[in-house]
Amino acid sequence: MAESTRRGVPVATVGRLPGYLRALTTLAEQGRRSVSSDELAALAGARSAQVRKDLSHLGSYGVRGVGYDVSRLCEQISAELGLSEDWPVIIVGMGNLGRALAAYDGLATRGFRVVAVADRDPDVVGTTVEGMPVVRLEDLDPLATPVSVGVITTPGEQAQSVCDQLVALGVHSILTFAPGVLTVPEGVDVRAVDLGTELQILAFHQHQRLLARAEAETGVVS
Amino acid sequence: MAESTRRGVPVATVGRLPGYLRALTTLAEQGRRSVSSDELAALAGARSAQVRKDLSHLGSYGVRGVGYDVSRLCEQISAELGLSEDWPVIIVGMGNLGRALAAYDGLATRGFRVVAVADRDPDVVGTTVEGMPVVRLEDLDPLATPVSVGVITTPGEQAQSVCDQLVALGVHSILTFAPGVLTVPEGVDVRAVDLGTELQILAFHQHQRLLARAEAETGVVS
DNA sequence: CTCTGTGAATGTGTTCACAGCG
DNA sequence: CGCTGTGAACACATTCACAGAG
Repeated sequence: MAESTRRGVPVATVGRLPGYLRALTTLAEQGRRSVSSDELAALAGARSAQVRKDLSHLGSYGVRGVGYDVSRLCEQISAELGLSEDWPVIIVGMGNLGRALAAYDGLATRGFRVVAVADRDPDVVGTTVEGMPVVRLEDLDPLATPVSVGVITTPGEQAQSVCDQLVALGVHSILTFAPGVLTVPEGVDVRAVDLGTELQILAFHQHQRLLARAEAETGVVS
Repeated sequence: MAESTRRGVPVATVGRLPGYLRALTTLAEQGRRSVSSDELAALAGARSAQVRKDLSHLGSYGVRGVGYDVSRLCEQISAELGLSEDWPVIIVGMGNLGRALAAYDGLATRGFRVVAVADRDPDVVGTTVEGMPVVRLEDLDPLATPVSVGVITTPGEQAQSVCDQLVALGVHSILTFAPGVLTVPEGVDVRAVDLGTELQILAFHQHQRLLARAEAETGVVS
């Protein structure tokens, strides 16, 4: 971790930029011209000081006494996130989760385009999902269909081998929904989303609340 | 943020405990008795010093010169995460994503049980998913079917109203896959997983790599 | 007088490096 | 010896508070 991110945008800030961008897009659709850090903070679930500091990292110009120009800021953030080019995405694993993601319109509207879907089940290969033919990953021609982002929605056991194949295809960004750690060469970026992990974190907090309440009732705490 | 977590377990540590637990479960299945911080770190994608510090927060006893007792540590972590009790989960939104989660066996094996599935589409209500009847959220009787964790897989526009209904049902932990910020009363915990956000973060890093390479080639950097 | 931009202060998380137990 | 547990050092992130632009 602790990547330098070239022109010094902190990773924590990067993690919030998509949220700001979403809020700004909504505002733009409503025809709003400018927005204050306070308002943007409320929309994105952050504090105003944080918004200002985050935006200051991209050297963005707000106007003192007024706020930020909505469309200008949209462009700034999009540029910073690299959303001007649009990224070809492949989804591997055509179970319910893979199909859900293939159909998700939040992708197209945010600079991503699903260009291929793959599975290894012979009964599924050859059918179409969202108008795209399901192929075997082995059969994909990286020259005919270049991909730069891979999404893995297969069961956990297959994840590492799928990952290796994606890397061989030239994918440098991988999003996996399979539990477990993926090993990748230098220069390949992996993000993992795991339902189990998320729920366990929620369970922890709820568990703590229950313990705290029990303690309060038995009068253990001051 | 910056919750105190009662007996001082840092939030960052909590976020890694599920990963350790998964690794330990695998080890236990392989019949392994003990494990070193180095090995556990490798399996969970962390550094050994981090593992040791994290585990020290739960006051766990390792054995110097040997390592940690696998089954003992599993219990410690499970207890800390509150996985001894098992949490009743409701999934709202029976699209592909909701169905995928309802079918996901990673839940049952980790202390969660899906006790109800809901949707608002009259064509879907009354059908069964994974052996459970799909109900309307309004029709759910919280006394007959208590739920403590809610998972929202509806489109974004419905997310806030679903969220409000879940809170009214007594749910204190919510996991949402809808983009956007959910407003909840004090004491309710929300975690959001958004595909778009994750992909945008990946795009940022890949974009940076490309910029860095371009810079290197034009010889701008020292 | 409002709202940005930012140094300075504070808080949190990670890594180092080593004392000390088995 | 090997490996844990942990203070101390460092790195990173958030929040405060205010100077200064419009």
